[in-house]
Amino acid sequence: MARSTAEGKAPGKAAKAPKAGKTAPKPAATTRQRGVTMTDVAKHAGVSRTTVSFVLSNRENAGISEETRNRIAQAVQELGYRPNAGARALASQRSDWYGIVTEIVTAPFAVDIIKGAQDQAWLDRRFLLIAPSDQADAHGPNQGLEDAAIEKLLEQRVEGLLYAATYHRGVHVPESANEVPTVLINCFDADGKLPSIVPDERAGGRVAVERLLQAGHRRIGIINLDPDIPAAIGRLEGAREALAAAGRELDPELVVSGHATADGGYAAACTILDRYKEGEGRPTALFCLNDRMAMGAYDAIKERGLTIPGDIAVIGFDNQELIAAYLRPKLTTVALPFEEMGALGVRTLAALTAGQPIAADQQLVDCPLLERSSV
Amino acid sequence: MARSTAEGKAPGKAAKAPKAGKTAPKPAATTRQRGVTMTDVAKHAGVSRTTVSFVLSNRENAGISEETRNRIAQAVQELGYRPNAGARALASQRSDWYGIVTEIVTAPFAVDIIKGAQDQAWLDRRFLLIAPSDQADAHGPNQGLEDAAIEKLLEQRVEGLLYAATYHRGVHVPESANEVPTVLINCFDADGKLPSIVPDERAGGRVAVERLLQAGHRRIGIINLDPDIPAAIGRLEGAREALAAAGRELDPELVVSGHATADGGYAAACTILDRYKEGEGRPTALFCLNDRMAMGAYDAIKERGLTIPGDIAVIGFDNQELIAAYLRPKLTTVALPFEEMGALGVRTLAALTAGQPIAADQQLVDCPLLERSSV
DNA sequence: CTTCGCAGGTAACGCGCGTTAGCTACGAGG
DNA sequence: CCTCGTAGCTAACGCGCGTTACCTGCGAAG
Repeated sequence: MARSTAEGKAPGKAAKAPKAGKTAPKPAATTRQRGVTMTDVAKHAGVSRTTVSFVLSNRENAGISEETRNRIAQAVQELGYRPNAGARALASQRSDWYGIVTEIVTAPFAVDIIKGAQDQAWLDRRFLLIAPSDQADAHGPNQGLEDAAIEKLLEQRVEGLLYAATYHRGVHVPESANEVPTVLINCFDADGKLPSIVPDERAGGRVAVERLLQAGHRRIGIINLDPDIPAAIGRLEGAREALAAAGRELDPELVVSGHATADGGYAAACTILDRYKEGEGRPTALFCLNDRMAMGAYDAIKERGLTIPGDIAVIGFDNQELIAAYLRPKLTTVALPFEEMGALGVRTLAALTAGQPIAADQQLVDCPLLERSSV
Repeated sequence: MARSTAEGKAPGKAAKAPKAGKTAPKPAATTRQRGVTMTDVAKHAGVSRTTVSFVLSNRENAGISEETRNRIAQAVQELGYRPNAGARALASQRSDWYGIVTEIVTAPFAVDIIKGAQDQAWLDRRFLLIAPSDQADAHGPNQGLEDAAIEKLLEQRVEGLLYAATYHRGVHVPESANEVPTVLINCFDADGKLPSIVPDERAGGRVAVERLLQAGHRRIGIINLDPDIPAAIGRLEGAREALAAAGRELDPELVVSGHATADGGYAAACTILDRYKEGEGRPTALFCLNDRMAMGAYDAIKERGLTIPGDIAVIGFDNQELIAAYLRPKLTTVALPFEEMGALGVRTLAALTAGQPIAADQQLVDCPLLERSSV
């Protein structure tokens, strides 16, 4: 290194002419000006920038006269000042931003999670940055998308991370998510200790079957999903509980698994309906573990000249509005509480970032029964 | 509040001894350290911060030796350095962020617009900030939400704004949107000159009816939406054109408007089907102007013991996957190009912010026919 | 020998803001 | 007289980074 320190130039603080008179009116105030800074506001109001900062951030302890506050407010108005979120974040070392990384952007099934989170964040005066992840198993063309998404969010210095899945399952969250508080929504940490928020499938299954029992049905067919996924396990267990509470058992013969589609539901319903004759063991109600399968079941029932709910009652799960509310008759179903989970996710994150304890490592959210016309 | 969150430990800058020699291996490099700055990287690599900046932003003209580049890359790696997006935006006066304000968050019908925009933004290495707006006519409880949303986005210093609607219509965009380039998606500016991107409803209607004609149908019933909305006007006009091209006219008797729901479609289909006897003027095909109505029409047709497409062919519009792909038989329909519109919106915005001219003030996006099994 | 160009850097300023020391009256207490 | 608040401000630093001006060899041209 040559030359002992710079020293040479550095006229330094020279600039910034003293600007004594606060009376200078500076009439050149064009409205709706871009790049209006806090300093402009200060000048316009005839105070220092610090004072403006104090007023804008509602600092209570350091008293500013009411009159000064008003002058500043007016200057803000007249100049159309708008704070620079980036600069604020930089200076204050906090961002008021959360990030949510989710495959829901690419597979918009559980889109209400985003809505719920978004709304809650908005209420908390925080901003939700949404980053897309790739589909489920991450072997698609967008291999690294998920890591990149998290990376991007961290570059924005989000204070917390939400990770949401389209359907209830175990997931592996990339390591980098550990750098900030992270909450899982509609999924759970397959190998770690991240707090998660999932639907209470079991209670949902219970309430569905209870409803059917209450309507007088004694033989209840169950159209099951892939038996290994959390949704199927929980819902079936709930069904079993409801039956047990009524002193009955779940008849394995009445449980048919199928592909989680309308076609799968159609096939499964056909199987069950054709296995018995009316009155001779044929179920009078069908609990379909998701609405798409219920949609198929509708067809199978109608095809056989049976009516809903007259001959066969049907109850679904998921409350996919587009299906449940438009099927004829409208489908009674158990709702997946997407919005509520999203909102709770944000609230949990808020607690975490504030260093407060959270209720539990895994929070269950209730799945309410939505009565329509199929029972 | 104390900051003792999960990662509460975070020994912070503690380490980071001056480290003059570039040979120092610095074994204390804890991975996953927060608050690593560019200066840290520079020290670690034994260069100045400026050099690091040059390397990281790929400055070509100012030559940095390959070896230096590598040392820096390695330092970045070892320290887990992550640029601070906010600081970068502040210094460079550009943000690489777009904002999208949309009611889609609250009414997720056209959610693919977001997906398309998100994907395109990602490709362009830009970040899409999503802000919720209130429902359509803005007389809900969230009155000021929309303005607040735009305000928030501008505080983030987004370089451009996207404004997306759930269904094709005219909208009034708040004034503040004029401060940055703005593009409308799936809607158009009712009173101004903002560029917009909308589906080509007319071509969509044309292709649907052409398909039916090509399949040999001569009497085509049309189940119309509210006749005053852009979608209805365009699609109907397209149908008329297709008929005209085949030397036919649109028979007003065969056009029935109804509520845009499954029930509405059911009622309208009943009206049409019951008005004529088979072979005596009863249409052999139904063009439903949206998929929900097609869903209802299916019921009406099946109820009458008719088959699809054997007795009556059905074609829908919108391609609501949840309906179209799960109806039995699967519904042939015209797709609303949501993703494509979202992507084009981002591309248009990129052009605008770059000062380039855009193709046209109103860009039409094609609505492709999706062949399934109902024709 | 001086001069110039060029490769390979570095010091320092400022982006807009939060925040911490002050600094100036001005009145009360000793 | 001096000290000590307290109300009501202001100067100045630094957040992490992009960027401009400048500096230092060093070999080639003049």
